[in-house]
Amino acid sequence: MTLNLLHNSSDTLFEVAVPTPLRKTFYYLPPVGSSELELGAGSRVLVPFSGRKVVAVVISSVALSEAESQVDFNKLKAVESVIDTHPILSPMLLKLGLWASQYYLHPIGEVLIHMLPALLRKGEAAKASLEAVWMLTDKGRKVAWQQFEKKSPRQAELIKIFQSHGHQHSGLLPRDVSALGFSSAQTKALKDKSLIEKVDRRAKASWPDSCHSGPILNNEQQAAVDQLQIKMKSFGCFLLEGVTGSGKTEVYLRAVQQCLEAKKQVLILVPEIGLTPQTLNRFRKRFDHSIAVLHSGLSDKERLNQWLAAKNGDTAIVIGTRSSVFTPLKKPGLIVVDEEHDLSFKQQDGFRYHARDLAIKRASIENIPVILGSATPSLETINNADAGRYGHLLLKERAGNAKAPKIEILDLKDANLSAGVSEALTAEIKTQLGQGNQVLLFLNRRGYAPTLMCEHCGWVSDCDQCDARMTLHKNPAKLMCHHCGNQQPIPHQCPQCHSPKLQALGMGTARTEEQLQLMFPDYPVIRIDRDSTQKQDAFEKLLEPVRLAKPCILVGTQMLAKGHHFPHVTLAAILDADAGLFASDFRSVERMTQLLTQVAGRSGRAEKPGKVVIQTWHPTHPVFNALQLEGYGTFSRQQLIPQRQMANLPPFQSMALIRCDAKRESDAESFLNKLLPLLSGYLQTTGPLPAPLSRRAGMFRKWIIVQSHERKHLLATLNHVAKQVEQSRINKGLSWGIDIDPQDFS
DNA sequence: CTTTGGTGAAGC
DNA sequence: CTTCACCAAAGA
Repeated sequence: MTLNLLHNSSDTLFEVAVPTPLRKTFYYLPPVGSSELELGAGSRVLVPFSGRKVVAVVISSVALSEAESQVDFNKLKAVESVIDTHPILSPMLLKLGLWASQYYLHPIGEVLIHMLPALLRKGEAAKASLEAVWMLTDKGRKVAWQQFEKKSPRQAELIKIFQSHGHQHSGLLPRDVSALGFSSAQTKALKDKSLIEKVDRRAKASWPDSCHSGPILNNEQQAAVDQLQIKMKSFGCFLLEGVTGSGKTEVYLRAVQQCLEAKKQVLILVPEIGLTPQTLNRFRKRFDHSIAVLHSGLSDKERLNQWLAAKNGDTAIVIGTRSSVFTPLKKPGLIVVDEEHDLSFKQQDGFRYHARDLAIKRASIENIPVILGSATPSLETINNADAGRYGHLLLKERAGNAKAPKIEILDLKDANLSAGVSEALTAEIKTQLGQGNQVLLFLNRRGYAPTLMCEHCGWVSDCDQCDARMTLHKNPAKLMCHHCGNQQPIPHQCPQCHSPKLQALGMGTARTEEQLQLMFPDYPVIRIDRDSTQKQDAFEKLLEPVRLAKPCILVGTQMLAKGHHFPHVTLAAILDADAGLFASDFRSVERMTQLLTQVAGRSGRAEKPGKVVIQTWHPTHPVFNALQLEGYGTFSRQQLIPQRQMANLPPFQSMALIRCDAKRESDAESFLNKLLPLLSGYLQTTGPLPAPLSRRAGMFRKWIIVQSHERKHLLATLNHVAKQVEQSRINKGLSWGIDIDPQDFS
């Protein structure tokens, strides 16, 4: 027995996950002076580690004798202090974390710390802090703001905002009030008049017994709800496959309602840009329950409060993006993954988990149902549903009287383009606008033009950090690389031959907007992309005329294709459908079909019939024909899935990438080559290959594709590889990682 | 004889 | 990844 143990009479050790890239756990003695303390799994502790103190999570307690083979007792240190007296991660979430760590081959400590909100990672106490909001009092709700207009116009203004803004639900944070340009004195004046009061937002937890009733369901919706109803008490995975406009949300709402009536919480996962005020309002209107919305705009403190509220069961509904899958729930009852095919559910760096798959795993651990909803499900999910592994709820009809839009393929050859729009399409736009309708044009390329070129010598605006062109932007006027963020002023003459004849090559959304405005001066042209919607609320402001049903032209990137309903759009056009057609990614056809279907779904929602025009240089490509005749569901089942099977690709094989980035191309290559011998056996390997964008932000990017019929072989081998790399240290000076079930090959 | 920087090993 | 120990080269 060693010195350490003489000082510490306990016969228990704690197995602890420390946030470090090492793929192992560490053992610690109980904190000094509290040897008998029962330290629960899932609690945070502060431990000395590699010369500093870090926040770590207890995984289990083990008898000293059991750990004998694992640790050198001379090196054992004691837990510095205990942060949580009650586990911060429930046994279920801990189980999920352990599973994810093994499945995604990501270090356990980093996985567990990733599951916590930022403040808890830093060791902050798991206590909700007071979060005061200003709310109207009864008096304030009834008072007429006009009566203050003369004497104190600013106060009148503020009252007006309160009255139009929050109803009874959300108050205004002091931060919001000052952001709107009001002083604290003005706020105080209203308070002194007892028109507003400070309320602790946390105190608003509400669980009414009933929900507001919804519309009458059509037969398909009713059938879906009925099918779910009998399965709500235990684990089950359901695919809700419903064409755009078929009323998926209403089915979610019914399932949510059922869950809430059983006094259980609901977790709803949405894509990054899918969390629209529209969707949110539907939930708020239907349920008076407290809803936590976890979006990127929250401060660390707000996020922690929401997290704790969900954990304490004070929040009935949690809506959030990818990372919300880890939100603790006191009484979980249902998980919904909306737009389950969306790429944003897969984390693209570090801990590369897929939130949809973790949601399914979590549901099975918690023994609750999970609903995956989409108009265009991923092939993986379709395959699982068709194989009977998931329940399948199908909505084939559009709700109301809306009819499926007619799809027209337009050959770009000899089409006489202006603003990237063919003559035929221009005529169609004119007709629709003339009839008072709205038009949506989809172009998946933001900026003004994708390239700047010298007419004289052929110089093009290459990015010096990436294997890509720099995009021309006009507002602000810059050359920007969309891959690494590199920015440069626009040259007035060619940097190579000094000719002043520089030409913008190709069309981006900004240029299309500019030229369309010239072609249709009488109608507003509204551009929706990452650049035009950067500011808070910009999106809703831009869309205001669209909601008012005025004839207008919408130009935008995929932001337009997702989540938003445009009931007055009668024509949706894809200006350049070819971009995704011949990409190297084996999922590119699936992706493009999904995108085209989603864009098409924006058109013809209400009573007006919709029309879809697809401009392409390859009108004979089978994708288009299939879309016209069959639609996404049939096309993917009859063509895409069989193709995957024949080509031995996911979902028929498990796939992983071993990635490596390095300053020198040869370093990345030789690192990966060293791994190849470890990958023999049941696996099939391809590479090392350069990634499609082989140089990005100054780094050369290479990978090996690894495939196997048996997932367990893939995981076992890659686990071995990871261990070897860790021990051998051949990874020094370069960054590498394993991506299980890779989604995006770029 | 100290300072600095680079390298390698370990982390409980 | 972070820290630490160690050693060699550079500086005073």
